Amino acid sequence: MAKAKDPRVCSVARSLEVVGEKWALLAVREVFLGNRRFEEMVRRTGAPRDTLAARLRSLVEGGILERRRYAEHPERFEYFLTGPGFDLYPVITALREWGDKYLAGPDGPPLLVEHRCGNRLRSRLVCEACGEPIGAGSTRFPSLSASD
Amino acid sequence: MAKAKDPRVCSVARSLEVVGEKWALLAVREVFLGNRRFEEMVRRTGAPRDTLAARLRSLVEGGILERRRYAEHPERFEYFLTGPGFDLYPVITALREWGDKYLAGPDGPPLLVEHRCGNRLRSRLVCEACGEPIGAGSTRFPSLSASD
DNA sequence: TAGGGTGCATCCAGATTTTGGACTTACTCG
DNA sequence: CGAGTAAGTCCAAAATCTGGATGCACCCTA
Repeated sequence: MAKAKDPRVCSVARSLEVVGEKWALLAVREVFLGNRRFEEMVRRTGAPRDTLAARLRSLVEGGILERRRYAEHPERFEYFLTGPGFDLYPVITALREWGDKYLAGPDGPPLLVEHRCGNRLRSRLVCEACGEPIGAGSTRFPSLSASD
Repeated sequence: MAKAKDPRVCSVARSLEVVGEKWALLAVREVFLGNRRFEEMVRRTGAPRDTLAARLRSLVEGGILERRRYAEHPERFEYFLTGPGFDLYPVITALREWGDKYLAGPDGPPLLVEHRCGNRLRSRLVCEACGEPIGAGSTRFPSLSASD
């Protein structure tokens, strides 16, 4: 069965439709770091202005960012994280940690992150129910048949 | 200072250079789900063949996947996760959970994931050092100056 | 041994995106 | 007055993505 094209219905795929593009996620990163303005984002992400403008539009449309006017006349805008945008924190953190681990140069991770507790941040994914760590081996997909 | 273009040196950006593309991450997802062959990945991701072929090449080159021959003569290959590839699990999980939360249709999350403990998987990010949850508000960037 | 199916890959041409630089507009500052 | 800033937009060239067709080397079955 399942002969022809049959793309998986999947939350990963859906998420990637909204934030699965380099400049989109880097824009979100900037907002997390406190840079809310277009010019600053261009500078710190390195994105082409057109591309960044398009991404910001679609992030606003997708409900990840909110665009607020902070000046009239020359109309000027800032971007803020919405609730859903805020919840992208684990995605960004996971990507940062992966990069810290596998792509750091000899100088080590380029951006130091410190947890409230005072230690350098290293994160772990745990199950909300039982508190045990989650890894690729500790999860099952009960709805998947063998051919999936 | 920091007048002109000055893209941030950043692990998030570096990670996105390697896996920051929809089809790349969906290919990795398929391998996590146990689908290791090209044809199957085309089918389940919906990616164009050429694009998927290019992504697989770059994932192999980037050390995320390993390409192993499983048949000679008609040479046939399978893709396996390397160590670094395996460590992308938190990235995929974070994306899936975000999608489950914000993009699920009326039927709820399309793919059920169950933790070893028997509960439906909901993950939480905690600090390895102190065990407390990590959120956008609980981390600091000691190396960042005000203008960053 | 012909016919049909599978699996990986490549070629192509057209459509879409991305890119960087120049430009616009309306201020503010010195 | 001239320079600078901010948030874009405009543009044309370059790069990339896309889907369909094609090739190839098997395997299986009748």
